[in-house]
Amino acid sequence: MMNLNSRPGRIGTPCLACPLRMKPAFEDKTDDEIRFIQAMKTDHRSLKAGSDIISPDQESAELYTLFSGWAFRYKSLPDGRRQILNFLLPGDIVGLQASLLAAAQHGIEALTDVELCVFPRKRIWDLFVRMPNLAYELAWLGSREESMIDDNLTSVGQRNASERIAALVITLYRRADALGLVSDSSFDFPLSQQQLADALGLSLVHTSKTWSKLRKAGLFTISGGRLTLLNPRLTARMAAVYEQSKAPRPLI
Amino acid sequence: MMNLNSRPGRIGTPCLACPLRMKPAFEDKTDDEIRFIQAMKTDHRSLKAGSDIISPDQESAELYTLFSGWAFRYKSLPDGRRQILNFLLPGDIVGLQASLLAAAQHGIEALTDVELCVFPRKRIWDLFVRMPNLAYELAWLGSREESMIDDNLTSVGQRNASERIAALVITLYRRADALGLVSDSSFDFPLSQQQLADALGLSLVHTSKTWSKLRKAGLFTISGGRLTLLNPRLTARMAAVYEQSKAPRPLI
DNA sequence: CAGATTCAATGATGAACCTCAATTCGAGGC
DNA sequence: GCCTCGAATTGAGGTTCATCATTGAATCTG
Repeated sequence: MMNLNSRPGRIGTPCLACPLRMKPAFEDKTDDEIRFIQAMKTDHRSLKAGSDIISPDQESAELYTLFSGWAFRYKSLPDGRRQILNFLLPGDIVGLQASLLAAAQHGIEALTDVELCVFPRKRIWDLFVRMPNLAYELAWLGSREESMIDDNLTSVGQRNASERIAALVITLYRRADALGLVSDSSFDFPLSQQQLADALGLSLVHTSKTWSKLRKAGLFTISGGRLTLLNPRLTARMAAVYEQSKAPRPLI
Repeated sequence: MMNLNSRPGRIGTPCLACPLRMKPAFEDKTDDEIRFIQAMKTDHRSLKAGSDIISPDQESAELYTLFSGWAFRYKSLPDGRRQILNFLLPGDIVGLQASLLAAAQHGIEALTDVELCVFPRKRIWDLFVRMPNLAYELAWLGSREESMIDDNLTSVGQRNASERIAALVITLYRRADALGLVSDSSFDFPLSQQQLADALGLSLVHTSKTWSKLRKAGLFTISGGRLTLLNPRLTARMAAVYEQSKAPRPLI
């Protein structure tokens, strides 16, 4: 029997009907802008969890938007130590730094199975010439990412193990919430403890111990890859994390 | 007697004759571009060491280029802990993130006496509309800054105290070198140990002890606020830091 | 030059975190 | 149902780093 599946074609859902775009987390765009984005998008790509989206030192990387799934940026030292720099959720821009600079200074890996909207590097210049508003928003998104890394650096540099975990969990919770991925205070949480450790700058063992300490203290529970945050207020206070802006952001 | 000093007027040296721009660290620009930058610059401001260039939570911050001196970006937790995110040297863009986002998520402080070229926030949009090449370079500079913070996060998350110090010293050395500020392997090094500690995510005491351990080990000497790097190769190896790109970068 | 102030250096002690090692748990595969 | 394999948990012991406290050096002030 022929497989008449509902899977969209080479470039996926038309951008005008993009389900992400409907979410309140994202700004409205003019039809003109969306048509430009649609024309710029050359592919809709699916990757398995664990695959490289951008490999370290890759030259002339392409630009993506994460359509579904989670990913992370990371940086490795020659002896194998690895720091996870930040996590990427649906709607986030992927590879902006790598596509603007001559060569990627980091890797980007799919944390879960992901779908990506592909924008070839060459057309970025076009966007700057023809769509200054989109160019501005691209720069804005870059600054937003920098701001999130600032937070992570502050966390890793200043907070102890418990605070770091609390800060990471509450931040991811809020980001998932903004995307409508939270229900009954719980959301999909696909990180392994090794990945947690690499993001927090802690050893695997110490991460595991602190993680279960916080679970036993009643901060959150986890089962079936889903995390339920039992006391968001407490978690936020423990991490000394401020409310973050809920204003809609650009989606490109 | 009237003070006929040689200090330039309200907007300082004309951008076409900017001494920074002459340095090999920076790309050549067309006269057109430089004239646009000149027109966009509304002030040339001098600040004393220790003053705030952008204060935490400041709204609608202006955009600057650091003309002379050093500065740093930092982020504080409510209880007073502070993380220095990165250092700014002459030619670096100052406040891009703060001027693109609605409110600054960090503070920027003058580490030494500084001079700044002031570009009002309002004209940034103008730049995106009329000068796509400059807009692209602005985004490029933002990505470069992000890349430097990535490095710092990796350092704080993965390296031990000695490695962190080595990485910071070698990185600052190379950046100073690119600006022609190094002679006989030595350069001005205006950081206090408290600032070092805040940048490295270490306590003041441990920073002091590790710092003198590395001096005694013959990595570098310091006197009169000037640091001499005795063994750049060894320092780079200890930090496991790669060569970084020496390609010229945009100056705006 | 005495007094105040800031920054750097260093010893003592304890807590936080790391490494090594062993064990348990859970999800396939057959 | 049993085996395998990766991920998570837990204990023991060691190291790094933080905190507290004191002193010395350098700079400023009146």
